Amino acid sequence: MSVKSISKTMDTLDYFLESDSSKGISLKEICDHLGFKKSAAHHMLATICDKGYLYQDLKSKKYFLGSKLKKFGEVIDLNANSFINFADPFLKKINDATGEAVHLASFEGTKLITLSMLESTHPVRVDHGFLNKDNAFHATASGKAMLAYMSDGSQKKILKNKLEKFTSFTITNVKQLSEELKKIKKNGFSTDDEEFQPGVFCVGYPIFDNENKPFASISCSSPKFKITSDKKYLDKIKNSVKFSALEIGKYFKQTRKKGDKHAA
Amino acid sequence: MSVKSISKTMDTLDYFLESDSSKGISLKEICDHLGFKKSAAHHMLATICDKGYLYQDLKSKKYFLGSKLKKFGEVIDLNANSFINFADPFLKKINDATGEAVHLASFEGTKLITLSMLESTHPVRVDHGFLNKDNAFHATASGKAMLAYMSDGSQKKILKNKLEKFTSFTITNVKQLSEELKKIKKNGFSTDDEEFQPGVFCVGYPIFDNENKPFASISCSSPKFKITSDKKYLDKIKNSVKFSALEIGKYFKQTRKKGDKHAA
DNA sequence: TTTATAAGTTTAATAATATTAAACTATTAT
DNA sequence: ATAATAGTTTAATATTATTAAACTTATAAA
Repeated sequence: MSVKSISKTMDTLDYFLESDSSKGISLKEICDHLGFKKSAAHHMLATICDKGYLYQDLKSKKYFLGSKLKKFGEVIDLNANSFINFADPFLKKINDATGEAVHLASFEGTKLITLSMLESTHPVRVDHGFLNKDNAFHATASGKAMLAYMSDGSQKKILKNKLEKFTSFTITNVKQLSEELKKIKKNGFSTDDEEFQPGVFCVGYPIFDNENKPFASISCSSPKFKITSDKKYLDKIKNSVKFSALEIGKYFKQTRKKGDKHAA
Repeated sequence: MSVKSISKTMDTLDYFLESDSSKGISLKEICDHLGFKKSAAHHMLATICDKGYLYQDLKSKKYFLGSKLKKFGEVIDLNANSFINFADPFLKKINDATGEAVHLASFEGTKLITLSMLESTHPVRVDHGFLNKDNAFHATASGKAMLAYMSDGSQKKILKNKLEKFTSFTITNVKQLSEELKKIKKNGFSTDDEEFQPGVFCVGYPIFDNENKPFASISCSSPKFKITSDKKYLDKIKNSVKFSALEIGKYFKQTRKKGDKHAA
């Protein structure tokens, strides 16, 4: 079950992120974009403002993001940023060696998230920034690399949502996906053979925490034709990604005591 | 009117800021602290997680701040941080000259907010970090400095809330406050003579934007006894704060075109 | 291993709330 | 000065969130 007014509130806040809210957003614009009745939206916005998450300019009546929201970023950085910073040079290494786009992924609950990325330096690019991969655990190299090593319980929770078909190659069958995950555990790495975006081939390696649970993963994305036309290119990518994944895994041995719980 | 489920949602998110949420917070803890029924709280949390503002660890079931919240900080910094950075050295100047706590304040709607602050370097400190001044427009030097120069409409909106009595010196009468605000406009600066915290005397100067509206203010807080025992000390503070306020005001002439709307 | 305890999840009935339209106010444009 | 547009408030009611209870899962104790 889901609480509608909360859902609408967060859609509203999301809209402040998506659009340029630096000059404020009017009630009307919010209603038009999100399909709200102005009266209900007004009640909602009054409550949000009361809590300081938004505020309304006294003169223009437009709504702005409240500075309170800044604090969340500060707290999250405090909790999780050190991992991203640690990983950064190792991602750069892959990017330097291959010139291809590199992604550092993790998960929050059942959601696949991108922690950081480096864009391809090649003229033929295959990636378009931070794609929303909320439901793409089954269709990405990053997602499958983590999924393969998770407990059955966690796997089940993630896979109980419909497996969306992104391309004609996306695996949408749970049985078939289980076979794929077994193969990944055997090989130690995952691939995404045009399963998320047409023409894009990715290689993924898991990163394990101090309890040997998959905590994150790295993937390297390349145009498919490069992989097929040059047999050695795939090996080059695999070696580079594997090296960095192992190095980043050492982060947990350095900073975390066994048994510590960690935020993604 | 106010939407209860939204209100509860934001109280919950606030709780993640106030407490150490780095190791997650359980449903029970949330219910205990905020007085929620576990069933209702569970529905609420499921919705919040669905939207990515929180997430629930698959194994421990504990809740964590979702990385999506980081984006708000990034967007807000983009919109407003340049002003704070510009002001910073001028606040430092006051802090160096007086050794007292210095606050840069602004407002969001009818809420007084602290943009940044420097702590006293003296052994006798008068300030305790970022106090919540939501309803303290009438009781602080920062608040009154801005209030005095606002339009009647804006003043009225801010003063329609009950004027909370923080100390025996707090002005809680609107008529009396109007007189005080007139005096401030005459003098060019505001004071807070133990009106917010006992024993604390503050001096405030407004900062005007490119439309000559009060956009922010600086205040310098000193122990009251220093002001009474040394007549020249107040002048020293006033001169220092005034100088910086005028300098910071130049920010708008440098960066904003006339008519531009700005976020606080 | 079994039992007990505690925490989390789901359900479905109902009590409570958010929603709605309409009236109203304020602001902006003509 | 008038019209039009946007924002706000209200109060009735239809919808929704809440509740308690049943259920599940996980953890601790016996």
